[in-house]
Amino acid sequence: MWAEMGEVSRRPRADAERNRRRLLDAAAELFGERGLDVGVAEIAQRAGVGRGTLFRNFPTKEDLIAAIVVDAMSEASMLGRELLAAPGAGQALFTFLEAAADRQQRSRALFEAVEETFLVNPEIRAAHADVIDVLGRLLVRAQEAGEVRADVGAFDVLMLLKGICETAAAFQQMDPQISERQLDLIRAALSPPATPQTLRGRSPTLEDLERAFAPADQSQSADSGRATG
Amino acid sequence: MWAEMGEVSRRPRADAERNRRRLLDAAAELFGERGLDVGVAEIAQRAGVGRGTLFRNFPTKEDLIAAIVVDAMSEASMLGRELLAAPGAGQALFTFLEAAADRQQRSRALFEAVEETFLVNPEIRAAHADVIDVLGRLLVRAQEAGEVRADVGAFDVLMLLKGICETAAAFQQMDPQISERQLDLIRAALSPPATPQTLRGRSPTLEDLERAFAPADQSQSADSGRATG
DNA sequence: CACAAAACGGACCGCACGGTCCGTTTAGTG
DNA sequence: CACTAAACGGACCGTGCGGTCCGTTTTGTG
Repeated sequence: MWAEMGEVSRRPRADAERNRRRLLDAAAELFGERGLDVGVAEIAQRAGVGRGTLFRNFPTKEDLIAAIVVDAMSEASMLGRELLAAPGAGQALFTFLEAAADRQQRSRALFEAVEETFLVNPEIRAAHADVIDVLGRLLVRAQEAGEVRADVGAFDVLMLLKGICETAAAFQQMDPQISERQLDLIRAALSPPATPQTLRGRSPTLEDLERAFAPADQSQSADSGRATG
Repeated sequence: MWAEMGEVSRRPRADAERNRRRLLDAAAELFGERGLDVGVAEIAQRAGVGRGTLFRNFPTKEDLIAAIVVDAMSEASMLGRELLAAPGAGQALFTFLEAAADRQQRSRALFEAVEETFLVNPEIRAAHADVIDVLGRLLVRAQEAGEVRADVGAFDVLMLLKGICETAAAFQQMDPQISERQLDLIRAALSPPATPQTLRGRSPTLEDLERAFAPADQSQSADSGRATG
């Protein structure tokens, strides 16, 4: 795996690999605890390395963020795909959401990162689109089973979830049940309404998001047709 | 009103008053658009004054924030109190929430401010407690009318609302209906459940919040007994 | 064991931001 | 209209952050 074509890039030294791991762990921890604007100094310190080492592994703070965020999002996508095969369409969806809320410290950082670097970083964009895609499938499946109201989209769910992740972060330390409670509220919101009742407007799509974040032009989008339910 | 005891503090000059207004307006606008970390330079520029003028009116950036936040919160409390007298307990509650969501640009800044300066600034704390109080009353009234499920508290609602305000901010520019849609979802979440169904845990109270934000000690709390319904 | 390549880490740089200071302008009064 | 107290605003300062550089230490190989 270390063989690039032409030049041979040797396997990194043992200490290098170890330090890289430590940095990723420390950063994930701190970003989860206090958001994306913890300083690189503190990250390096918690990892037990110097600042220089941090910047050799990740040329930019944003690169470090991206590494963590993409990793966490991939994890989420994989869990989602597993749940797609599990029985109980509605339960699968809520298990997915519960997992996200559990990792709420991490999740908050994800939301932050998406907001800040979404358009800039193609890796994050792709990973994000993947999560949306899987969430959309889980949602559709639950809707077809009649366990979730038919008029919500993936972004609706994501927004509710974001509310949990951001708010619960402040309370989590004192009441670990808080996100479960909020999750129950989401469940209630998504349940098919007893009395007919509709939502105004429509659920945003990935394209909507890109358009909203685009400053002026930005005609081509790498992967089109990945809309939300 | 300009007469302080002892020394006579004269009414401020006309231009001073005008500039103060302009600063407040500009800051409210910018904080709403891009959050609390817009620079003072930009605020002064949009207000059409120099940075020095800003700092004479508000010795600290936090003072400026507090002035805006307290103002907006008082407005909300007043609206809430009016609605408490209006017919239609459930509708009154949702009208209140809709108003908050409408001012979503402003509201987002409020949530941010509470998170950052809650413990530090007594004025913000008081105004915040007032909002919680009014929201709690609106909620109880709606619950007694059977229009809202009995097991939610003011903070539950606030958290859902926060989700709207923060997320919608990104989309608002492209789809102004987005917060209405989310509001409908909140409505669904708060509706009395068709099939019996309970929420895990309990709704946090103001005291919980203070405890959560307190670093270590912090025994006395200025106004006790202002719990949430 | 020796030695070169690679990784280490802290000193250093530039920038941006909150906050201060003071020479200049302006509002208001007799 | 003159004169003073107040308000004005931009030049200036200190701090903290992301990012760079380079002398020192470590790894692992012949």
